[in-house]
Amino acid sequence: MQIRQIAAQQNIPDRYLEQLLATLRRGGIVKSQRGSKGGYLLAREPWKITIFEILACLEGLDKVKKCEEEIQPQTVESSVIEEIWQEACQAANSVLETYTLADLCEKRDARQQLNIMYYI
Amino acid sequence: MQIRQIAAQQNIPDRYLEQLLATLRRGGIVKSQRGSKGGYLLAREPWKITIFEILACLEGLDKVKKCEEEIQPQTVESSVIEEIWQEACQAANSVLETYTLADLCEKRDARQQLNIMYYI
DNA sequence: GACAAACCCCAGTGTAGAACCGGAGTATAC
DNA sequence: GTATACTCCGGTTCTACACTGGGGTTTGTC
Repeated sequence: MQIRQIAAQQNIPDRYLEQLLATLRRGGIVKSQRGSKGGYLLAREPWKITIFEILACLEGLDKVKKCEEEIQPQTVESSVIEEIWQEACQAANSVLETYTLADLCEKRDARQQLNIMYYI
Repeated sequence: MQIRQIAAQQNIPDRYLEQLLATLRRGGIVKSQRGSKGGYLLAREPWKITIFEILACLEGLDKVKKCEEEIQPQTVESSVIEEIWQEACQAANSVLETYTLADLCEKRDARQQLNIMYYI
């Protein structure tokens, strides 16, 4: 797929999409083919890429690490809250880890079928 | 408790804490006593206030609703992602709903005991 | 009643991150 | 060799959050 196609289909400015895809490429999620007739393709099979992985790649991944490396000038209270917060994040991430790109496509197709049904 | 005491103990600017507490008051989580010798107190027993409730109050609560009331000019793909995102949020919120203020105090006391142990 | 100590309301400032251009360069198919 | 893609880098909004400031109102105490 080429940036322009994706941008047009998803209503995303192509210059912006370009940056996102560059990040995903550096994160080893997609591969790129330069030159004419170039474009992007997944670096792995769609059922081996989780949503969590994509999100972690795009948002930096330091979300989790940053909290731990603090020299804790914090109060006892805030560290307790931090702990629970981490637990909540972990719960959300677990959900995102259970879904792969293949799952997303499956859901999308099912929904599109449904939309067609309504038109009949 | 008075704003100044809390602000001093938790290293939060008191003018800012004031706003947060005002929000919590409007959300029915704390009550306030005006005038000299006034201050804030919990509106309910600490074991009846969940962390989720506090967070929902402070961050507007529309986090969840806003997504649903969109007239969906969105693509099919984004609605699928939205669904999974909601599921992840729900998982995190479930965790936050299991903890009450009383639980937090308990954890804090346990941790403080531990810190004292280290000093000996 | 005067005063101080607290809460109350509202309007601004600063900053960090996300979203979003723009231009110059590089690789590749034809 | 040229057109068409990706690549790198810098700058520009825009928004939410954290924070500051200047007024007010309520209440206890003298």
